[in-house]
Amino acid sequence: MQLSQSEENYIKAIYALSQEHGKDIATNDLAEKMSTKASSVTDMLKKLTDKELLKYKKYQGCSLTFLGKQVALGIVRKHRLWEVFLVDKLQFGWDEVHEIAEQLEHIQSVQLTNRLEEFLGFPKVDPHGDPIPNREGEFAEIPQRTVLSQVEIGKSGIVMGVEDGEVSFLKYLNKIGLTLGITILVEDKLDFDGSLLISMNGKQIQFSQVVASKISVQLI
Amino acid sequence: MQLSQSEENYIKAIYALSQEHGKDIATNDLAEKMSTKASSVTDMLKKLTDKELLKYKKYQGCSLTFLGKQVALGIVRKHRLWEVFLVDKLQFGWDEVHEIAEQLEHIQSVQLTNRLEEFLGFPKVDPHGDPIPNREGEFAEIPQRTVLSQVEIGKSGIVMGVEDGEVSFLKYLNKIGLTLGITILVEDKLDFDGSLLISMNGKQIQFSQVVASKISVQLI
DNA sequence: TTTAAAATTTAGACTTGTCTAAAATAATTG
DNA sequence: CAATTATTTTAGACAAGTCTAAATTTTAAA
Repeated sequence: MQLSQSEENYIKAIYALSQEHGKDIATNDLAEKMSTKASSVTDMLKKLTDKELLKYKKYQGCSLTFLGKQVALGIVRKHRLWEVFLVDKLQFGWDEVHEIAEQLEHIQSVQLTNRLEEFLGFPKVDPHGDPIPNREGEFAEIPQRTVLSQVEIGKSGIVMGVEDGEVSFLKYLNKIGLTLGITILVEDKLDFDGSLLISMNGKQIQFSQVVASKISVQLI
Repeated sequence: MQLSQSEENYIKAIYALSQEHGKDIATNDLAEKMSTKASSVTDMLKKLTDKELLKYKKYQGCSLTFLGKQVALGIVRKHRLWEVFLVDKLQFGWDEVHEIAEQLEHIQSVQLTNRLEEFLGFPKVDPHGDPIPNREGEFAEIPQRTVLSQVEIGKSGIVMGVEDGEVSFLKYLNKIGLTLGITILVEDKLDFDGSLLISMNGKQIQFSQVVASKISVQLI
């Protein structure tokens, strides 16, 4: 099925929101995610419903069909493979690749995607630690992860993922030297604002609730 | 300047036609190249004129401005670099890359293009022998080439380029074993249909005028 | 449970890029 | 050089994707 870039972006956004919220996605939430107006979303939902990519009941929100999910996974797959290419082969920083990958994810050629995957050595995660679906849209088994903000005081974890998409956040992580694979110890939590006192690489740093919720670790 | 893919394709087509015909490009010629109607072309010419990418006088055809030429060279540069990537790194055949490169050439990121060029080792020509403009839009000095159909009987040449874009033609070249770099001897020409009797790799082959005009060689 | 507020959809309009049909201009030919 | 033909442009329409403003439906509150 031939989809426009706009249609693909809607599918991707619905997929992303489904991962977060589960259940049906509200028109307004989608409008915000897409930086557009609710009325535009409604129009597009009708079109994608006609193409059997999603289920949609007036006023009730929408959710992807199996087909829609496969399409979404195909786009996510391309996005993440290109990010690996940009970082591993072209020496981009992880804070620089999201925008370029947003364009590359719309290139249409299954063969290209598969050969790229092979060229990159079948990576399992992208530079932010997000898993890469295989050709069938399946994710590899990945060890259990915990959001840093949920880690108990006194426990440690290895950083396995950080949220992609916001350049300023990733630049901040660069600045403080946080990379995938380093170990973080949660020394203290401040209940009233949810911020964390952590130590990593020997230094102590304070993370706000917002930052701590964008980092995921594997407990050790 | 932010251009749509459609606008970029027009610029590229005008550039290509200018290389062939020189002088002003006729609306109809452009329409044929773009597989569209003359009226659509007229509309677009007005828009691109407003953007100062081309000069256009009603009924007189159009030609690129300096700015338009720079834009065209930027697109050509990306197209050819991606073709090199696909062939050298992802093992595609030269007959398979044109269509994919048509998509990749619209990816917008100067940094990406420049890093790709570096990753590929600053190639001077694409897999079909077409020269790749540098960051400033300049072509490297390239030895004089002759179209095979113009080579005199008894003379030989090294294949330096073949026309890109038609899959069936490139597949044919694959089949007969013609690659860049091989030597061709023109043994005879048939005046009445312009076809050539040549020998390469020890075998004799007959080339029609059409084929012979799509292969360029460096005389030896 | 009736009403007010919030969310969503519809209606109509605009932009981009395209089309067809008709009008205007240029080129060719007798 | 006048008439026919070919080329090009204009006028009006359409599809995709978006918008604003108005209408509708749902949700929350009194």
